[in-house]
Amino acid sequence: MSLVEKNKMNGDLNKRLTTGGLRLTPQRQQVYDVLIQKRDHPTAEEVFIRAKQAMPDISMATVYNCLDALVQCGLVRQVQLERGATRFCPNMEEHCHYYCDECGTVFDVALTGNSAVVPRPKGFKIDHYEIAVHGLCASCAAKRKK
Amino acid sequence: MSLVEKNKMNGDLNKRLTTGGLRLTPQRQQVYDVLIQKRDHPTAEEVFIRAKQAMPDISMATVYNCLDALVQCGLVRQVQLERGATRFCPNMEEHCHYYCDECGTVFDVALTGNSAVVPRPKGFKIDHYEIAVHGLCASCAAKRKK
DNA sequence: TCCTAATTTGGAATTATTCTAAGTATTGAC
DNA sequence: GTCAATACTTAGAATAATTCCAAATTAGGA
Repeated sequence: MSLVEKNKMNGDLNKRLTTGGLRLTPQRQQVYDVLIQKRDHPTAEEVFIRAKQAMPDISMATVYNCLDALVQCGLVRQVQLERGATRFCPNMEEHCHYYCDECGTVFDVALTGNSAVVPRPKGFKIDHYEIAVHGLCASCAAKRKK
Repeated sequence: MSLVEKNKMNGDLNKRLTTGGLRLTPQRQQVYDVLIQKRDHPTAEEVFIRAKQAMPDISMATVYNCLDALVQCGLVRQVQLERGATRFCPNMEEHCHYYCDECGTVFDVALTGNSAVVPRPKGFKIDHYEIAVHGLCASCAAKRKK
């Protein structure tokens, strides 16, 4: 990412956070950077490990706090694909998650115009929705056939 | 449920399980009954508590084993809506889950013909998908307005 | 009936997440 | 810039959810 882009991103980050009474701290920036740099839907644990490389004193509690803050202000989404650890995804476009039940890989697929319209039950105020598609990724499906 | 229906259900249960080398045991039947009797998307813990009423000696490990067996043979689906406990749902029709972020209520809405078509990325072999809609239920949304 | 494999059990172990209390940093008012 | 108020970070303890384990039991097929 260019410096210009990065500065713009930080401005956005700051604006988003402060609107909700939250603050932009070096740790939150770092956690967000980690998510942006490698969009492989890491768990909190993985974010922690990656963030420590640049910021060795960051703690697990802070990673959770940062992730929660980012989720709260709409910069990151929380993704629950299996029993166990929650994953985090900085892609805020409408998309669904494809999860390989064999190897655990996750990837995003954008939702285009006519796909995936969820019903709008009366009275329910929709905030957002998550679509998780389970199955076998191309590579694991190929292996199975052998 | 009538006795006839129940017997039919058990036959189905048995067939489904045995096809995958699994067995129909009293515990699995009990766990399945619990799910059918109150379809409020209970957690494993809640299933455990309810199952104990009819079968006091059932253990938590068995509840997990039963739930996993039922999920594996396609009679129950696992639902991940938030951080924390997994929920279980015996409704195998295509539907999505509406989750109230305020009070935690969950309800199903059937997917009708034109709604929710997920993309089919090349090579990925889809097994099933889960749609979780987050927001405020009618009652909580109304309270908020006040 | 006998054998084999699947299942159940209680408890220990592990993993994921939350809580707590004390110190530190940031913000806005003056 | 100083000060008070509030938000944030930290390490570690505590809790919650799930998995693992080894021994005893049960179910299904020959």
